[in-house]
Amino acid sequence: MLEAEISSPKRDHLMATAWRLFYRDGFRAVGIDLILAEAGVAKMTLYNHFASKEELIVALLEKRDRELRASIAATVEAAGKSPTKRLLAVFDWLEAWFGSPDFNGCVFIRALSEYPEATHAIHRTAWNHKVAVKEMLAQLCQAAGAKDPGGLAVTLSLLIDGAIVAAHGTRETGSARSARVTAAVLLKQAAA
Amino acid sequence: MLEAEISSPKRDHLMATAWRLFYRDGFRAVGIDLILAEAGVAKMTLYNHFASKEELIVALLEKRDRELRASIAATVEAAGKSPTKRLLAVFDWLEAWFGSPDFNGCVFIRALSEYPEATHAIHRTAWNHKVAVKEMLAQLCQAAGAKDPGGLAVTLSLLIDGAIVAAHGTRETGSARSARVTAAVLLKQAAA
DNA sequence: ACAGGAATAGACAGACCTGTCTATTTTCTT
DNA sequence: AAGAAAATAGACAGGTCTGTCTATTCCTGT
Repeated sequence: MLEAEISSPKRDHLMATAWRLFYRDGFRAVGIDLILAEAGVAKMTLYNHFASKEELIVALLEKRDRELRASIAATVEAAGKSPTKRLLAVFDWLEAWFGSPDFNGCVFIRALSEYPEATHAIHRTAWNHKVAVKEMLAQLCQAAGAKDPGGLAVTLSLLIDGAIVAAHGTRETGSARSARVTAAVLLKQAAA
Repeated sequence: MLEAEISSPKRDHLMATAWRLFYRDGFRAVGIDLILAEAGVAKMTLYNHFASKEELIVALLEKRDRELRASIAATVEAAGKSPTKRLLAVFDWLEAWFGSPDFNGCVFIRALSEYPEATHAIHRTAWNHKVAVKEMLAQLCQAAGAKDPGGLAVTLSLLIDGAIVAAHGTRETGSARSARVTAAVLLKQAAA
């Protein structure tokens, strides 16, 4: 079989269960056996779809990256045509996320934390997501007429990641609003 | 023995070794046995000083909290009398930290990540540090004449934590400078 | 010198970890 | 309906994990 990325019901179910447990408790805290028991799937099924636990984690991060960026993009689209509103919609999206009942921090920041080594595949995959989001922001900044869209996107990324950490620490959504207010100020200034 | 917090050479050495390994590889990734082997200390010595691995980690975080805040405070004092310079000195401190050879992210963010549950002692201890730093910032903001020092301190905290995450992802110091520039802008605006 | 506390080595328990293997059964495709 | 592919249960290897226990030795203060 040449599988690898081919979607299958078992594979999807396994990934959904693994995602839930990893996100709730952490990557190292959750063992393969628990995932298999919760998913009701045999061990060899997992190892036929993924070479290792590490590969499973990388696949989950890549999937989550796609979903998260699609979700942000949809929110931006729903915000209408005003470039300013579109950019600030990202922070509304953030606030809604923080308020969702099973919010438990950012899985990518947590992956960077659990696999702190720069060269580790999981670490690099997690950081790739942050770079991709920053590039989305840069496009929105450019559309909003920022003089230095790349630089502004970096700063907005700092606000966003800081807000995520704060929301994970406090379990409150306030940090998203703080970040939003600051983003609005910076955007106005950057466009002037 | 009523030990608990009493400093002793063995205890200090154990903590230093544990700190180095935990910070390098992560809390769950490093076992007690490795710490003991590297420290050249018997297992019962550890368990005479700490009730559990978890207590050891909490003690390490509390120690690191004290040291880090003292280090920031020293940098602020060395920055002179200008309230603006004192506040911005925090970001210079950040840049120097990111550039140090064994920088490996923020141990508190990493602790929040590895122990994501809100009620966990390690999670709470880690967040306590972030609150304490925010309060330091609030004092500096107040001294700098900010109208809403608490609110500004929250925003600066977001920038700082975002910058730490970015530095961990990139291994570069640029995020500290980005944060510093933004902090200066916000401070000027908040004092007006 | 000697008593008492501190540290030692090392075994031990009991559980958990990832990954492999086999032999069997189920499921899908044609 | 038959052959191929996928999934199954369960054992297995070889580690690792935290924490406990014991019996011995070291060190320090008086």
